Amino acid sequence: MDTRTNILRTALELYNSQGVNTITSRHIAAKMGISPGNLHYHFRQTDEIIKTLYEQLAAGFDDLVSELELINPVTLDTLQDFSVRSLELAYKYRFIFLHFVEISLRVPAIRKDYYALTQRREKEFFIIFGQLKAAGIFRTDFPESIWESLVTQIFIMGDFWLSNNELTGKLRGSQAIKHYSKIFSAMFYPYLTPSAQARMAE
Amino acid sequence: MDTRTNILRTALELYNSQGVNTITSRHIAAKMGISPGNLHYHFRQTDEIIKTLYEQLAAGFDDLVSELELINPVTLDTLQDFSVRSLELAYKYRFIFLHFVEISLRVPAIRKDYYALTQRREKEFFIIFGQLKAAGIFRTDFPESIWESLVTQIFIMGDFWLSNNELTGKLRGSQAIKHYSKIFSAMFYPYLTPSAQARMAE
DNA sequence: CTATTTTTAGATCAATTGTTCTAAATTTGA
DNA sequence: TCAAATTTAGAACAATTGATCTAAAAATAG
Repeated sequence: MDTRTNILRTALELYNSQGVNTITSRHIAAKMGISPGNLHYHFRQTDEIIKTLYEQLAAGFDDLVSELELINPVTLDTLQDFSVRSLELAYKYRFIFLHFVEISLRVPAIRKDYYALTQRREKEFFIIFGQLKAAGIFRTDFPESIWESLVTQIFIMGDFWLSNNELTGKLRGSQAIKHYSKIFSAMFYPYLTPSAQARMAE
Repeated sequence: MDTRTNILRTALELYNSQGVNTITSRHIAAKMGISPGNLHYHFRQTDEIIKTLYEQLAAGFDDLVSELELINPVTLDTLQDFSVRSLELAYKYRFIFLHFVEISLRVPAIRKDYYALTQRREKEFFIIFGQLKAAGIFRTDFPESIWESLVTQIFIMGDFWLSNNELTGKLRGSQAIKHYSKIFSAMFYPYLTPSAQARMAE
């Protein structure tokens, strides 16, 4: 009965299935069976809907990272689990990733927020890399620059696996998550020590 | 003096700098100082402009790949060279990559064409991987599934490094190409044999 | 030179957009 | 209960869009 929540739910559904540029506030209102005037009573500007959905996504990620930071020591299994949860969350809000550049142009607040977030995440990744090296899971014989590049790779892969899926396979739901979580695992494989590689092959 | 060519040139410039959704046929005509009617005489539908620019990009890539296939044997240097040329070409037509999902929704012909292209490229990559393994440059002790995942990684990185740059660094021109070609090199580093790694470190 | 074709400018059209406005309906709270 | 606040519907507005149409101008060809 909460109209505001309903607007967000319906908008998410429509944006995910039809894209952020083809869906207007009138479409959302029509799908809900409410008037455009009513929708704009709750969200003066349509972009506020997008911004709110982005904030939900960002909050979800923060929760995942907080959880991860509580676990000590980090193992390959916890990393794998974190990976799958991240993919699931991203899939739920997939329209944001499918139209990331568009949205960041349209809602500058999102661009700013995302930039700050990547800065934070970068540091967190290096801490985790350090833990995994100390645990004998990650190799210690690669130059530092290789690990720096890996962080960028992780960001690009994390932000755009959904776009790749949209352009090629178009796998849905759990199928997509399964497929791309394998690719994420494979991505780390060459960085593992031989013993960790052997354990992963089981 | 060739109006058609001029439209394509101006459209590319505007799409690259302002995005594909904010620029309309009227903007392009205004920037050129011609009438909207004239523009639509040359391109009945605005999407034909986008499609033509995509075809120019695809043709450019085909040329690069053809060149690469003539070189035998493939070394790390030729691969590095191919990588830089690919990045340069992508940068020239960057609006396509920055709005890839949008465009593929808007111009279905592009989606189809891209899908066929990835299928072809996938095979070509496996051939090159084989050559590099035979030459003692790539490792031969990784499971086959790791190489399959690497191909997907290459596609995602190749298609979306520009989006990552847009969202974070916003490096321009040769600076962006330099930065991301390093990341591409680093991406292959863990897949190299120790001797190839040593040679690369120089 | 002149007739024909190509190119161009500019008006125009119908559709859609985000947003605002007004007034009615509904809910809330004392 | 009943006044005030909240929520809603639906009309309305100005701006913009892709595309079409008409007629003039320019280029081309015989």
